[in-house]
Amino acid sequence: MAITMVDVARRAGTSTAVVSYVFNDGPRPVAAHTRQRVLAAADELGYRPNRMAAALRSGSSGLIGLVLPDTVNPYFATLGRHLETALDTAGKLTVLANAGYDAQRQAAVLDRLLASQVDGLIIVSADGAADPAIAAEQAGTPLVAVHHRPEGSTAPLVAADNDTAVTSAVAHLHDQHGHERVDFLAGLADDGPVSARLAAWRKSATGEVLRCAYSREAAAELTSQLASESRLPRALLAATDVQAFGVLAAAGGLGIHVPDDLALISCDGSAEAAFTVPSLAAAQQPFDEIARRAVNQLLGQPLPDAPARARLVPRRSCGCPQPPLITGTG
Amino acid sequence: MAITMVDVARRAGTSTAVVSYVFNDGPRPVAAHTRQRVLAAADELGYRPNRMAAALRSGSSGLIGLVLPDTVNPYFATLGRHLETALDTAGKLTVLANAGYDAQRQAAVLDRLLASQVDGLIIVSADGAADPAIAAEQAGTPLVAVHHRPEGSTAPLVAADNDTAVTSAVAHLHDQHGHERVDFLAGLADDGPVSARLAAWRKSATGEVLRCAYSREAAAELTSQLASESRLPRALLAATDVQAFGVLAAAGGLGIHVPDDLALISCDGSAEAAFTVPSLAAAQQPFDEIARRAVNQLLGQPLPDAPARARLVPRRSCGCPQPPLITGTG
DNA sequence: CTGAAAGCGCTTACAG
DNA sequence: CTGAAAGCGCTTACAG
Repeated sequence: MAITMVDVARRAGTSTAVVSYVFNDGPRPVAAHTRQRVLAAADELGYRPNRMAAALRSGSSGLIGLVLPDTVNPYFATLGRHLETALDTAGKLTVLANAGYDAQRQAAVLDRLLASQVDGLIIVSADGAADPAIAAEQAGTPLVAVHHRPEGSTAPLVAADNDTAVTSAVAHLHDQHGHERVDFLAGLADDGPVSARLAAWRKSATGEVLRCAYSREAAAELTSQLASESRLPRALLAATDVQAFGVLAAAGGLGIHVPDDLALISCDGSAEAAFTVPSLAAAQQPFDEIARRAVNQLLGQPLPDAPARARLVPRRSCGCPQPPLITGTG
Repeated sequence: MAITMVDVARRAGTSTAVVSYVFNDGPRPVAAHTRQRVLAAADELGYRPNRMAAALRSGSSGLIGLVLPDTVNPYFATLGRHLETALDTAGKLTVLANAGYDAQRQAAVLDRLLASQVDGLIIVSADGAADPAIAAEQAGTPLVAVHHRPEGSTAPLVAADNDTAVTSAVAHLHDQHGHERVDFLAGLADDGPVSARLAAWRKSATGEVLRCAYSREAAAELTSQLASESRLPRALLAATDVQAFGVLAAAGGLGIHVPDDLALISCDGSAEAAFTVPSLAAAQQPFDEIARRAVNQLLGQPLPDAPARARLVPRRSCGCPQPPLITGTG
């Protein structure tokens, strides 16, 4: 029913091979006038090549699977957005699936993605999930892990810059604002990226480890509780933006003054950090570079020499003056 | 190179037709013991059906294209997340593309999606873009617009509940907090959903129309400017969450007290509204229901009787007491 | 520079 | 209940 190559070939008075050569710019040359005829015929007929038929024959679908825990989380949303842009630039379409931090869902989703013949897989893996590299390898599909890979996974990992993020934040709180002690707000368990952040913090700071789930709710609740026990830190490094947002929300509601009572920096740095009240200082991850590296790695293209570094963006929450709001944060 | 049906059929001592019947549960019945043999063979071989080969033959790829302006925007992120979930439930995979509010990009992306044989298209169209329904119809692919369709488009639209959102917010500010006058923060131009919100506001409130782009930056800048001219509204209804976030950020920086100096409600209601400082009252859109309706509409399934309504969630910014932070907002 | 034909991995009438 | 075979729309050796 749809217009196919055969229709175009017939109308152009040529073969389907030539039509293919024209639409793919190769692999054989086509005479200029033949090309014109083909293009004209295709245009008149409203021909649209069927990428999936091509995929069946050529082995490349142009589809990349992107598995994220939850795209509503601003960190993953930002990462996902940059990844999608990088894939688009590479001529790939992004098949997005939310795995919801759930090992089973993640496995199911990987299966469906593989069945759909994706050319590659980019995944921020849930913790405790089966190694996604295994399913991918069995299917012969390249895979790269971003931000996090499960314990023991052999997947190539494009990590966030956890070290610089933590080190620069601790140094800033110490050097600029005189905090001798900087506590660290980690997750309930030590998964990959946060344990890297925690390790970096242990090396560079003195203080206590606080723990709560990676959500605004959990961090708000923890903050309220600490406040009620008068055990609030004077300076706190939050492992993630959502936790920092929760701390700020609770502080705002309780009349805790940030930064005077509690100085705060996050290790993610999504764009929203610039617009909290007070604005949230953050070691901003190089999302753009992470995305580009992941895509290059996946497609077997050369990586830029050195990974980009996280960049500390001081704002009101650490004790610095409020920067102008119109600067944005990309 | 990959394991195919032929391999499975051979090992099970049967035909590829039967293997297909087994994996698709039809359309012909298969004897129980034959099914066992096929399943065993497939398992031993590590067979994974090729969905795209099936698509070529059957005409259904299992892929749905989702075109959004920008998934970093919390409103579209939330919408996208619910849409992806609804599609997943329907057994469809989501091919996500950010069109970046750009007509050209949107057209290009639609083209690539159509070439990839998506079974359907869900789009929050950029304004001023070519009617996406035209390309879709030409390709014989069903399309539904969500939240917004360009002027003159014939695409079926699943809209947000703009009326209730505005009406309930205005009524709340008036009845509960005594505001006779409620200004409205619209976009720079009157596009679909916001013009619907604006129209509802005109019918239910008295006040001034303020305008700025749909971004935190723009709203923060506008707020600063109004403050410097002492022209700040006493009560404001923001068309979108991002604008409301910008207003709150500017107010926080300038020491403008929300809600005492300026009461604020937004018409979107993404989850982050619960965690701003002060928390943002919002007419919360029924994201879940919008997503379900869009997917049902797309797949030709019956729609629930009546669309769900937006629900006003009072919080600190309108003048109500701060609700507990641990309730969440789904 | 161009064409005839095989084949990618499935599904689906059709015949038995 | 099962099998042989055509065909979905492409790409790609191969031959000319």
